[in-house]
Amino acid sequence: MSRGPEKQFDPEVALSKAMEVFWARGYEAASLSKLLEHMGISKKSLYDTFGNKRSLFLKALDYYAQTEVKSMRDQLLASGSPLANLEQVLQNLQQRHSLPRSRGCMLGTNIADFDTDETEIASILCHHLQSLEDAYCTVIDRAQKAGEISSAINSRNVARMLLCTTQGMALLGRVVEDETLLQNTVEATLMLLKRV
Amino acid sequence: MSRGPEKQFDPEVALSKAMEVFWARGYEAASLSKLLEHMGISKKSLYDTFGNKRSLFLKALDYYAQTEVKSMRDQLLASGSPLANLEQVLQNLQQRHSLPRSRGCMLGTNIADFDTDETEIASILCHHLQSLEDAYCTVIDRAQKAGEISSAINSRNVARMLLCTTQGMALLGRVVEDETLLQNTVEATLMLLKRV
DNA sequence: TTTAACTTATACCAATTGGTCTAGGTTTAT
DNA sequence: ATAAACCTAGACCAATTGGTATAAGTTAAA
Repeated sequence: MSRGPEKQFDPEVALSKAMEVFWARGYEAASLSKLLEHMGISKKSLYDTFGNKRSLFLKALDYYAQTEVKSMRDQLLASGSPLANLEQVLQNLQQRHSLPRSRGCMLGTNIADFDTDETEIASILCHHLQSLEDAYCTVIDRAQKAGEISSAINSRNVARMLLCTTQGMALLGRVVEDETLLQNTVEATLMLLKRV
Repeated sequence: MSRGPEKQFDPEVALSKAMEVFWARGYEAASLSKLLEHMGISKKSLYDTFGNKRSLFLKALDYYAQTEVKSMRDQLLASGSPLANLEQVLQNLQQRHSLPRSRGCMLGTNIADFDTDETEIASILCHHLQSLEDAYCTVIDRAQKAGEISSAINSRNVARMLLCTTQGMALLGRVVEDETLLQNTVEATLMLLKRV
């Protein structure tokens, strides 16, 4: 029942801009001035719309989960060959994190940024990581049922390994210039999964 | 040819204390006040002895490489069974990073903390990562020559995968409470390496 | 004992941090 | 036209940042 005009900026666009800043450098280094500059709104609008910096971060993290993380899950769980889906996701990750100014993964970057006793943040980050792990586990289960991967391996264990490996890839992609590092990592992972 | 007394604090001890602070939270979050408190020296002594914050960080990073990274390399390249050495290192990593307030790896934490255009820092971090990668590669080569690991796998590729996986383990250990995550990751890695 | 190098403690600096508030302008439904 | 809701711009706040400087005390060799 609003009598005044609609918001003159799109909150979702502003949130996605905020996400990019938090994504690139983590919570602490994302200063208000950098956030405001990149979001293109005034300080008053930011506080009126998103509360304070922390709640803006939590909303941005949720937005990341609903877009980037969801996209990965969807690719993994798409119809078609499970192994092909996994391969595509890993190749995709490798390409993105090899780009010149790759930001890595917003989850991983902020795991490093927050103090280890920030339990509220930690549990949210873990929740999103868990959903990724589950997707990896499902795709491996499916690949095993489809006969694409040996049933001798433990799907949950490998899913957890994939979670660690991909987080490491995202992290190292931030500094490594030689793109063969991530390429070879994906080669080794797929080779080990596929043989015999 | 000093005429006055020796330094009244041990610079190496102070440096190791500084390393711990940078290790735990990364460069930016390691404020001067936290550094001073933990190092137990005065601000004047810090600037006289170590220059500014950045050069203190570089010295602390070097100290980390000469102690922690070197220790890992030594374990990997020790005499005896190469595969057993690799297993020991991975188990060791898993245990340390599963501890309640695990700080992760100082290299990884600061990869996330610095801006991606900090090329000087990036090249130093990459150099240390490279030395780890080389150690992994050597131990796998040796394991293959000893018949402990199939010669069908590409040692350089697997070394790079191990680098990513272990960095991911160190990172996730900061937030994950369930220690089976890292345990299972090591299980999966060793299982994939050893079979056939 | 003198002296030089060390030490801590403290005051100080400009700049930046996250956050609040006010003033004034714009938009749009009533 | 009024009024309500929105907007930007900017002043303002206390606290903290990295960094410098000064004063006074300590240590130990000359």
